Amino acid sequence: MLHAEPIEGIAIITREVQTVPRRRVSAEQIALDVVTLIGSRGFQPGDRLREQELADRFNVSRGPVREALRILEARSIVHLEPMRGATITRLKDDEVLDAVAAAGALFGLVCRLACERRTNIDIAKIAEKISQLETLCDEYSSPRQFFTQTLRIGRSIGQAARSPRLMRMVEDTRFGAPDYFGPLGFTSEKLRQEALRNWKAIQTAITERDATVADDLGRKVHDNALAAALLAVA
Amino acid sequence: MLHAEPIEGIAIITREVQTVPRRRVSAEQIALDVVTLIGSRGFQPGDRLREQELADRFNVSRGPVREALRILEARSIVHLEPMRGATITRLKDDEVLDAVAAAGALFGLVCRLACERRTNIDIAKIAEKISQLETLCDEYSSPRQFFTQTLRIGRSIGQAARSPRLMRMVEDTRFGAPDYFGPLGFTSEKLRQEALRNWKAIQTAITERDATVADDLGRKVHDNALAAALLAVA
DNA sequence: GTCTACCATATTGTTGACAATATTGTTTTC
DNA sequence: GAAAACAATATTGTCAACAATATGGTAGAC
Repeated sequence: MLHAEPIEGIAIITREVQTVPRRRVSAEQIALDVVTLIGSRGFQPGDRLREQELADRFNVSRGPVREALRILEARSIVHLEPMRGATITRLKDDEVLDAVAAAGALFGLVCRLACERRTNIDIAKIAEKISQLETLCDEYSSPRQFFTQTLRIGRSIGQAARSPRLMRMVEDTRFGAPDYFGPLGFTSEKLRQEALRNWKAIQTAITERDATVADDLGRKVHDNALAAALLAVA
Repeated sequence: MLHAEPIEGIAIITREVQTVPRRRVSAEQIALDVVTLIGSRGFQPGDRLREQELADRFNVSRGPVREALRILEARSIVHLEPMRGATITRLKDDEVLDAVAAAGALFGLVCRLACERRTNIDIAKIAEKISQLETLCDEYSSPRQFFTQTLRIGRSIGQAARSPRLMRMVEDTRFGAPDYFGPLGFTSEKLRQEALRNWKAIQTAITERDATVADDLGRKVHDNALAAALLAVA
């Protein structure tokens, strides 16, 4: 199992956007904070998470902490065993492959739906994000910035697909395999150029409403990111 | 939104099978019971679930109930709003379409993986289940039995794919749109015959390790079931 | 009659205490 | 010295009470 760069830019989408933003319930805030800590390597996969420990750290009682752990379990971020507590999920390599494949299959579907449901405004937003990606391609750009920008593009396409539920599934699935979805697959200019080409192709397919091609390409960006990440650590 | 037959045969997979079965924690039992109640129409989509009410019904305190609601929220069975409680999810029609498409995309992937990872034993198990399906095809068989058997076939294929995580995603996603995954799509002998043909084709594809065909067919059984269900209520 | 402000009630959010179970260390036995 | 039985500790599961917030109804102003 690989462990490389801290995650960033992947947020837990707990519920739809409210017109009037409500006070965030502490369980969700705690879940978010734990994720952030994992991202910044404050917690490692395999670590045991003790309820009282978390409760002390976040200055709440164990109740909200237990709810937070349920939230994280649902996203496969932690693993709960009855009477034995929570550990941060450590996926086996083949489970990671499956997670990437699943994310790809779902994102392919998102791209397909985006073809049918996009408006011109959606196209403009996607195009804008991709042109920003272009400026992050050269040899002096950071893999991290590039990666973050690809996440933004993905979300724009998700918006065009008008299916926040599906997009949440994609992000949840990605989260199961963070190390393969970090900047690891974009460490060389060549890799970034190839990724850029793929994203541009997706943009074209969505613009032309070519659902089949968009579906294939949506899967391909995931496969490529995985392959590149695997090479990077080989 | 449609509401037809009670659900059956769809279980919540909360965790892997333990070698030594542990006492089930009450939160999970409660979640299971609520699902059963929804299935038997004791609760309807849109219904409000009050914590104290559930606590009284199941003879526990509100703590475990709250955890159960988090479990159900994670599977999109209930919808939680801060300070406003839980309601049983009522999907809009287009959300149902997306859920079906997502389940199809994921099950296509499961079929693809099954092609690569299957053993002869897996093939035998799948074949056995499909031959049982064949006996449920004639005009005197119940749509319900037929439907239940298709679920069993799906699980056999899931086993062959060696990815319980993925299979859980498929079942969770299906759960989001129960009314379209009930026996509604198998109400005529003609529909059952067509479904049987598809499952047989999947069996052949997996036997011959033809991943592309298996993927397509895995998606197709979902699309067909949806189309048939839509016609049934039109 | 309708709207608004207010109050009573209902419901969710949080807490600390206690019970049940698991884990760890120690002692005992061979 | 190794293994098993036991005791001490740590950790999770559950509960009941309290606090914070939302809901629904009533009274009063216009």
